[in-house]
Formats: sequence, structure tokens, C-alpha cells
Amino acid sequence: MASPNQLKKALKKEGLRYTQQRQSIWDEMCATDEHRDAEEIYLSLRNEGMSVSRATVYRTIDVLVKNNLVRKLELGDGRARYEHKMDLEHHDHLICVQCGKIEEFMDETIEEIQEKIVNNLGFKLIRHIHQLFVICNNCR
Amino acid sequence: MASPNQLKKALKKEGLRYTQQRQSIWDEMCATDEHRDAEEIYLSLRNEGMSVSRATVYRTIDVLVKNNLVRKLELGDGRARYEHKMDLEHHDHLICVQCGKIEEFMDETIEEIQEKIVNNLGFKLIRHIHQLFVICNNCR
DNA sequence: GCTGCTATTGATAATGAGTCTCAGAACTTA
DNA sequence: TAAGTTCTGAGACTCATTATCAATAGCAGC
Repeated sequence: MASPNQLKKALKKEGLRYTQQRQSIWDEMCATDEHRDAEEIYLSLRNEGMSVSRATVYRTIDVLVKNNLVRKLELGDGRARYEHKMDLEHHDHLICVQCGKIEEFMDETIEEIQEKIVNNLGFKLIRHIHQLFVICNNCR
Repeated sequence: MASPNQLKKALKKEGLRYTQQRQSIWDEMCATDEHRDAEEIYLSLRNEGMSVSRATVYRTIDVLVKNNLVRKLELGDGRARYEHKMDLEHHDHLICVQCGKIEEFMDETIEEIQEKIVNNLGFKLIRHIHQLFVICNNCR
């Protein structure tokens, strides 16, 4: 179960109310490490008997993304996927173009070079997307 | 003007016909180094008096992407942008989150590390997306 | 250069992820 | 408890992209 404190803090910061729906959406997103889309999260909640609407799922996810509790992933298949940021370490993704399996990777050197590239241009790095599309060992 | 040979060769390889529309869409995409979306390409062609439909623009772009003549960029704003691959050097993109300006970057070390990461997992690298979202020097 | 076969095209309908609207429900504060 | 707000749900809407299908136009063989 996701801690309500993190959520409550974020909502307070935004001047928003703490509600059942928002808590259960946050719980649902923390319930697995899979990368699910809004529809999947919506259907899971409905299956569990929660009263919640698609609109509220999208609205709540926005709040969570804005407050850095959730990361939005665009993997090029036309629907956004989400991952919670309970475990704090940053990472990027490998995606198998055959089976769709998603793995994570992280490389300190790449992160440093990115910073260097941006700084050399006089820019400020806000965020990055780094996705490696592969054929995984199962699919080869 | 884009050489018809590259296009003709690609079409022949796929068993597809060489048509006026396909040539003019390819020409239009090669006419600039900007990163335009399908609608912008469609409107440019119409302004030039070409008879072409949106559907054909989308279909032709698919062919060009599949045959590696064009690269599709998903910058997270809900519409795909495209760049021709006439000048062969690979690069990735910096995008200003304020003004939307797109710059290019390329780093040999990052490319090598990517390969290493994928190989170590026993995977095969097909393609990658690496986008740095920044605030550019003009917007700071 | 014709003929006939088949891929391509254009107009438009359909799709689908995500957003907007607005009336009613649920908090909050007094 | 009342008044004032914020939230929610249902469904309408948007907008990029895809599918449909009759008409058109390449292309291979004559």
C-alpha cells in the first residue's frame, strides 16, 4: 500500500483536497512496477469495485506527475504509460520491439555527458528521455 | 530537390509503385531541415498547388520511415514530427520546453555505452530515442 | 501505344487517447 | 447547519491518425 503521506503532502502543496479517489489511484499505481496506461489503471480500480471515472484517473495522474510522484513514459505506441517513483533511483528504459517487454537501465557516464552537452550550449537541462528499442534475448 | 533515385530504389525494393504524390512528398520533406509534422507537409504541398490528400501524406511518410529515408520524432506534444535522412550522420535532439526550438546533438561515447548496455543483456539494439528537454539560452 | 490487372489515391468516416463541461456530490469553514 | 468551494462522473468533444471504398493511374505484356 502506498503511503498516504506523500500524496497528502503533494495535494496540500497544490491546494487540493485529499479524496478517496485520489488515494486509490495513487495506491493502484504503486501496487505494481509494471508500466500501465491510464485505461489499465481505470479498469483495475473498477474491477476492485472502486467508484471512479476515467476523467478522474487522468486528472489525478496529472497531479501526481506534476508533483513528481509518477513518471509519464511515451513509448511511441500512442498511449502514455506511467510508473510510480516510490523507489527513488533514476533510470531509463529498454523496450523490446517484438514482445513489448520493458527493462530498466542507468548509466552514470551518460548522465554526466548529457549535463555537459547542455551546459556547453548554455542551456539548462530539465528532463530527458532515453529509450533503447531492442530485440530481447527471448525474442531473438 | 531530392533525388528521385533513392526514392525509386526504395519503392522498387518494397514492390511499390513510383507515383507523383510519393515523389512530391519526398521532395517536400527534403526541402528543409526543419522538423515538421504531417499537417505542415500537407499544407505546404497544397499551397504549391499539388493535388494530394492527408491520407496519402500519412501513407507515404510511413513508407519513407519504413525504408529509412525519414525519421519519425515523437516529442511528446501529441503529433509526430519528421526529418529526412539525406545527410547521413546520426544525431539526437535537444528541445526547449519554453519556445519549442529543436537542436541536434551527437556523442560518440553515449552511442558506445548504449551498445554495451544492450549487448551485456544479450539484446540487439534496433534504434533509440534520446531527447534532452532544456531551457535554451534565449529563454533563460 | 493499347489492355487489363492491381496498387494507389482522395474524400470522408471512423478510431481512440485524452480533455472539457457542467450539474450534482462532498468537503470545509464559520 | 448553511454557504461557499472543490471534486467527481457521464458523456460530449477534440484532434491526430487510420480505415474504407469507389474511382484513378502505374505498369507489364501484347
